[in-house]
Amino acid sequence: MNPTGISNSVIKRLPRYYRFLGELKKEGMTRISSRELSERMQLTASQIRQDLNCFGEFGQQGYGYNIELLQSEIGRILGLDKPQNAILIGVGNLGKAIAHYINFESKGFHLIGMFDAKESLVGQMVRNVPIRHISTLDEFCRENMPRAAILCIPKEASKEICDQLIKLGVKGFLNFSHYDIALDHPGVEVENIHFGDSLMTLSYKLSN
Amino acid sequence: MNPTGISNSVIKRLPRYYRFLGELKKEGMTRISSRELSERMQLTASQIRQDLNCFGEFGQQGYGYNIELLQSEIGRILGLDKPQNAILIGVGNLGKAIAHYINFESKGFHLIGMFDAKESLVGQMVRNVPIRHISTLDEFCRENMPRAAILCIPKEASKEICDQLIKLGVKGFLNFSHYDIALDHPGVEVENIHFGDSLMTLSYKLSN
DNA sequence: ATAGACTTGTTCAATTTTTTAACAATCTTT
DNA sequence: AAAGATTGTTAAAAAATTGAACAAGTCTAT
Repeated sequence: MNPTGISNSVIKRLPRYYRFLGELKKEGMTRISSRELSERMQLTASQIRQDLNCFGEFGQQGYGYNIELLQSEIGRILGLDKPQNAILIGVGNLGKAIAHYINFESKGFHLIGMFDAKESLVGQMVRNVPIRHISTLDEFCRENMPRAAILCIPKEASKEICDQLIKLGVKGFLNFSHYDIALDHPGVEVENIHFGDSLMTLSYKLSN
Repeated sequence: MNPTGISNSVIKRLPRYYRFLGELKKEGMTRISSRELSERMQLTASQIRQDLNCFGEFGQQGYGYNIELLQSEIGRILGLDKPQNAILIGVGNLGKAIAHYINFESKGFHLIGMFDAKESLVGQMVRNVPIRHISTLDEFCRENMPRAAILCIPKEASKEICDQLIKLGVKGFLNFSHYDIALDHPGVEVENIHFGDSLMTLSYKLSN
């Protein structure tokens, strides 16, 4: 259980619901029952109803759920309707790919800046967002108050940048670096994406 | 609990132990107690001892653990000592970055091929691995029998490729696509990395 | 060689989390 | 108005996780 009183497993399922509902909408469907959704998602209908019940009542007896309505409600719960400013630190191979590949807007964020220590990158644009020098980070943050940061930098640089950003008011991190962001900063949220860990886990599963 | 009888949460912690031990080794330390390790990793000493106990006895009373030994044991448990052949599908922005960025060798895999549908990419090398045309996938797999595949392709293409690869004997997927690989193939393991889901989860946490 | 300090492996109990089943209430459809 | 469908909700069951405890063994220092 986390601060909001909703268990983490429920929260982690929300994006998946959101995705599936989006697909159903694309298929032209307008309504769905928890039973049918459960079959498509490989869950139990009970779990779906209980998950949704954490946030309110979105369905109707005898009818099921209106797909469009339910999706937009989940989007609202996830905060997608109120995009938050985010910056990306480290525009190497990975950072650049992330910036190109991810549609931040549809996931609750608005990318307003990118930073790197490499002079040669400064000034380049990725998706209409300019790359700035890392030395201008402080100033930029004080002016623009980004709420989240995507960290695509090596472990060695992470601790310092991280502390700096927290001091500047950043409240959320999408962390691709292998640095374990200390969790002892109250109110700071972290989502880790560790490719290496995932690969090793896969290696384990394939070896046993 | 999964097939091996070890809970998934234990397994997911193993890579992190492995990483921390690597760092301690770098720092020149040779031994550590569960208590000290627990402080560094923000866990309880009890949990560490219990986690390790799933796999054997690696420490000594009154002494603690030999760092180098423990790390190599965990590496062995993860299967890192027996690298498995892997291929990467989809060499766009993301796929290329992954190929550049990740050191597969140190994570239990050996990247032996990359595939894309775009003719203009074919023949290019990334880290000494050539990009091949997707039409040659069947032949290549029958000859080289890759055990794992890294999927960096759009959702639309995923289902077909995925089915094809499973038929060709691929047993593990590192899935970056938004397609939910059906879990009804016995013996096939999947690690999902969904940037979008992580971002939405972060959005939720920042909004509540 | 011995005592005291330390630390593991292991067990057990407690807690928390997750999942499943069930059903009254209520809506839809005909 | 009746039959069928499906939700929201509760309660119970199952599973996973955590933490405390301690005997047994090892180390260190004298």
